Amino acid sequence: MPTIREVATLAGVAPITASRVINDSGYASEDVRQRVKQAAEKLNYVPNVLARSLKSKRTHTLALVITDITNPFWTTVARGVEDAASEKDYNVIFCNTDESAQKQKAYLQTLIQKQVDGVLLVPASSDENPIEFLRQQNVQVVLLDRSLANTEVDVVRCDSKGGAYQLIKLLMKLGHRKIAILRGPIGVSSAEDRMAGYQLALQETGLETSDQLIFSGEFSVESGYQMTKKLLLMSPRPTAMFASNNFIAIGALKALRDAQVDVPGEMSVVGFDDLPLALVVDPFLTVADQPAYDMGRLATQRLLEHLDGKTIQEFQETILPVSIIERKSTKAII
Amino acid sequence: MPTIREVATLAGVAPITASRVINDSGYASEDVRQRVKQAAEKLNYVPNVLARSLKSKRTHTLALVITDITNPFWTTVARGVEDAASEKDYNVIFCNTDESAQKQKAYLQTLIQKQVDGVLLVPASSDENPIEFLRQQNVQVVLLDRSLANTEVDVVRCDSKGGAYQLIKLLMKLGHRKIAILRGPIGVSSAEDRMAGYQLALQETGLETSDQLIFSGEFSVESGYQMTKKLLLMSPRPTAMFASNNFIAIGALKALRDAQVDVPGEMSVVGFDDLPLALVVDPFLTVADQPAYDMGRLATQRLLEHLDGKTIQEFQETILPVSIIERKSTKAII
DNA sequence: CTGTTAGCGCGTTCAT
DNA sequence: ATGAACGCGCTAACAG
Repeated sequence: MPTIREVATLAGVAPITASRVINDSGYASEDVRQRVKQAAEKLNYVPNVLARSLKSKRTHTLALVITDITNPFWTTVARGVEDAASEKDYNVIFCNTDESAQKQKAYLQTLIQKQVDGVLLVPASSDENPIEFLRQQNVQVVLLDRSLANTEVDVVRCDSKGGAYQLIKLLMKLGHRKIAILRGPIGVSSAEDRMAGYQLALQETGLETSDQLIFSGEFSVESGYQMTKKLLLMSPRPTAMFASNNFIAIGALKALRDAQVDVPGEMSVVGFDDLPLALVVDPFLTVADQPAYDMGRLATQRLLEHLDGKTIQEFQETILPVSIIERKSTKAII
Repeated sequence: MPTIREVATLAGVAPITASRVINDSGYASEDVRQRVKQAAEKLNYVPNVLARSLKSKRTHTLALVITDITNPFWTTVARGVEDAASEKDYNVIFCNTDESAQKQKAYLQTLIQKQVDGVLLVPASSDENPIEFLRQQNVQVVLLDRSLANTEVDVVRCDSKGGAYQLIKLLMKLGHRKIAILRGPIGVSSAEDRMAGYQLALQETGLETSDQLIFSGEFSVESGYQMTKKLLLMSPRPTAMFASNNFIAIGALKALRDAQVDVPGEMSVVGFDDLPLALVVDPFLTVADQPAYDMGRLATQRLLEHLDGKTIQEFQETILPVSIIERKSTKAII
């Protein structure tokens, strides 16, 4: 791997001159320009940006710290992030925390050491505050999907409360009165917001929000399955249920199928997060669909603005609207 | 962001001594050890690995260059890669080429500049040879999923030919004789291999392999949809079809549903690549399932072996077996 | 227009 | 057991 010094020697100039030609900075005679370019070509010269970064303090690398790339929601977000980053010549390191605060801490530590310019973070549920940690090291952060209590920081997320509210309203309009919720982890803002939307809709109608109708679990298929099994033991059963993320919804539908409960005949089901159309032959579930791709893009653009010092407002919470898509998993009560 | 020099000053020692304590290399008295550690703690010192990399020529960063993270097959591969990398304290930059040779070239260029230690590459269909380009710059490569003609390089891929062969054999055992293939892009080895498996199975049975039964397209939902629409114009129609990747299969099933062709009643369908169980409530399609996660893991481990100089054999092609999962999209001919 | 000097932060080499 | 000097590859700042 040749260095700029070797290129310079071959071209018969000083290293800095070669640098100027290669980076198109500063003056250089046409003659020198040609010689340097030829030398670089001949040696297959590739600049070592590490050395440059050491001076410039910029690596043009971002990090995306999510819970699990395997969830199509995050996959889509990731694609939005990578596209937006790549347009501005940034690369993205991706990390899966699996909701573990320890993993998150370890990743952030490494990322700081690697001098990433900024981090897009889906904070793992925990009491620790990762923001201060990053700020101390001058690493910019934008939160994705979830906000963090008592923390001033940019957030790009969707309207979880509003989405949940609308879904429950829709169920009520269909005549449902006994509506269960399969909620996500305690302490995760998106899960809390969906819960709040659920409660608001019920309260507005003067319905009691029984604790029996609230099931707590993880954002996972297995958890959705287990919660639904418990729910099905109730008597009388709820006539409708709200799965507060895509994996929970899939677990729920599996449990319902296994128990031979007809959807929507015996149970109406609504979910949060749509599955990408590319993955489903015949979309069935009524959902609140989040603009995952745009979320990734916007958050990245916001982060890059910070890096360019273009930010006008210090901290900003961007809340993206959610679309209710009514399909075949909901039915009016007779 | 404090440097090691500041830590040293605060501890009242020379930078190199602080370095020794922090990296646990070389001697240091217990007294000095304590003082340095306290100073580092107090200043929230985080080593700048860029500077270290500049000397060591190792960044502990890999790159994953795939076509599209949005395809659950690649998502799963990516997760395998990240897990394996993370275990050995490597980070992963991910890149989407969308099968574009240009994007691929641009990414590789940047990755080389960033001095990544190695690249996991799904070569975009093209005549260019990216391997030599990387080798010139001393960047290790392992190919994923696809091999490259006339190129000596490590490859970790699945048994596409064998999988296709088995799927077609299965269809023939069910009595099908007129079997169409929706093949992937020309020049992509996995697509070619599946095509070869298809042809082998037909030839073995002495069936003619009519060109009319071969449809060429991209690995996309839209392409699968279009090919199927064409296929359905045939008269008499094939009784079975083979979709050579997951997206093509989904497009095909959508087209069949839109044309109200019952599967498997009027058409048996087999596909390559399963959808993760977490994404499907009621698995329906008969497929050849590739161990995507393991593929990612293995390829990464192989790459890391190269980096550690532990590699015994120079070049190695690892071919992972595929599992045929028979479900409800296939039916015997009466 | 071109070159010299110096330093980014760290760790290897050699000395003390 | 500790430190000084030097260089990794590149590019500002300052000559000339």
